[in-house]
Amino acid sequence: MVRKTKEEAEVTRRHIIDAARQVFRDCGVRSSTLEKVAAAAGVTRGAVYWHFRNKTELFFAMREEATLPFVDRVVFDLNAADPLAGIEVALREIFVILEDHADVREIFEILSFKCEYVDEFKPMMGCSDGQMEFLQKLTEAYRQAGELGALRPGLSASDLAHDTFLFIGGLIKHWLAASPNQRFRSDALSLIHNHIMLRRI
Amino acid sequence: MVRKTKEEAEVTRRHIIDAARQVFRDCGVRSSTLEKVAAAAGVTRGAVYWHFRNKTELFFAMREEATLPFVDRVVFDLNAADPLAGIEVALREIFVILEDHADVREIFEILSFKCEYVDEFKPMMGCSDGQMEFLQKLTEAYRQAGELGALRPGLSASDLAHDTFLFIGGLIKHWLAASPNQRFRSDALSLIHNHIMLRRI
DNA sequence: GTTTATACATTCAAGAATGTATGTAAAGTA
DNA sequence: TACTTTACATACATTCTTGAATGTATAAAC
Repeated sequence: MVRKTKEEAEVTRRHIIDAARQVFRDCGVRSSTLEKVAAAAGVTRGAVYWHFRNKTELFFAMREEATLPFVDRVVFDLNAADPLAGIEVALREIFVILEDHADVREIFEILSFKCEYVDEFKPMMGCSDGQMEFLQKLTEAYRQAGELGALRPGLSASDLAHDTFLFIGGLIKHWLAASPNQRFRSDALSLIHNHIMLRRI
Repeated sequence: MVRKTKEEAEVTRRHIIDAARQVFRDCGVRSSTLEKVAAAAGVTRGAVYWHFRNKTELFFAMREEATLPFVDRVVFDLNAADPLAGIEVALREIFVILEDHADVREIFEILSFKCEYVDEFKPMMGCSDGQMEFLQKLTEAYRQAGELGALRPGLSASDLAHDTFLFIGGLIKHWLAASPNQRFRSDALSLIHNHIMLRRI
């Protein structure tokens, strides 16, 4: 066969990852075979085994790409005139990203519904570092809002952040499960708005 | 072999379901083999195939048992003096049940983390009838609370119910993922309390 | 320009896992 | 009591799936 250049090999690698995402979503991670992935990528299993040691390594390579857009785009503007609006914007941004990036959305769908968290995947059941960081930033944002007197009194920043964290987790799950223009999918932004409204003075 | 009576056969059937629950939780549904289930139940695959047509049917038989305790025990007292307290009690009850009934907890764990929602399992991704019913009862309870003037103004009963529904969904997930005496597991009741407090006048 | 490492494709061996078919002994039943 | 059905166990054939081994043509390195 025609041996590829480094650049072409990198393209092949990405094709395999993209194919894996599609196959994982259609078949579930465990039920996906490297044969199916290879076929979807237009290569043979040999190519897959060349780029990845096994399915697990391929899975984690695929997962890598899901977290990237969020760290840049889901940010809390601590200096905003209306800090709660800043939080609302950040929360909305999550779903804008999911709407925009089909690949990220598919990875989230796989992680939520197409993966059995056993053996080497078991540690991923709990909160990821990224999630904990999100919770922490959320807490800080609420603290700031509280200092600016924007919060209705009674609850601590940590309490509010945890409540929002769980709300968002639930919303992401139902948003992913719903088809487009179905209940939770189309109502996400107003649900977020209501959620924040509860916190206003 | 010694042929069993009808009653003994029913016991065998339950053993198989219990074994399936254990194996599903340890291995994931797709990775579980009927051989493992049979071994865990102390029978052969022949017995499993006698009682269930295949793994899917066994899975649904197992799942049947998860919903039962909730319909009886998670109830909203619409006539309570403090209707929000009534809602809080109902929400707490969910986690009391999960704490009490290891089998129910394990089934939830399987449904949340050990199952790939593809093919015949795909329809289960969305909200179950039970969940929709819960959301509906929750809405009704908030409406009642609103009519009694117990709610802080600004949001409709439906808005509040959806917010609570997503919160509870997120909490269940994190509660299940956490080991006992870990963050979300031990804080569940106070998280619920805070959540309800946000709604008070 | 020769050598070597790369980027795959192809082939092979071995082990699951499944569904079915068959065997069997006792429980029901007429 | 003779027959039938039940409740399994056992055996078998078939179908994936995997990992590794091997082949190979070419890009890259020297």
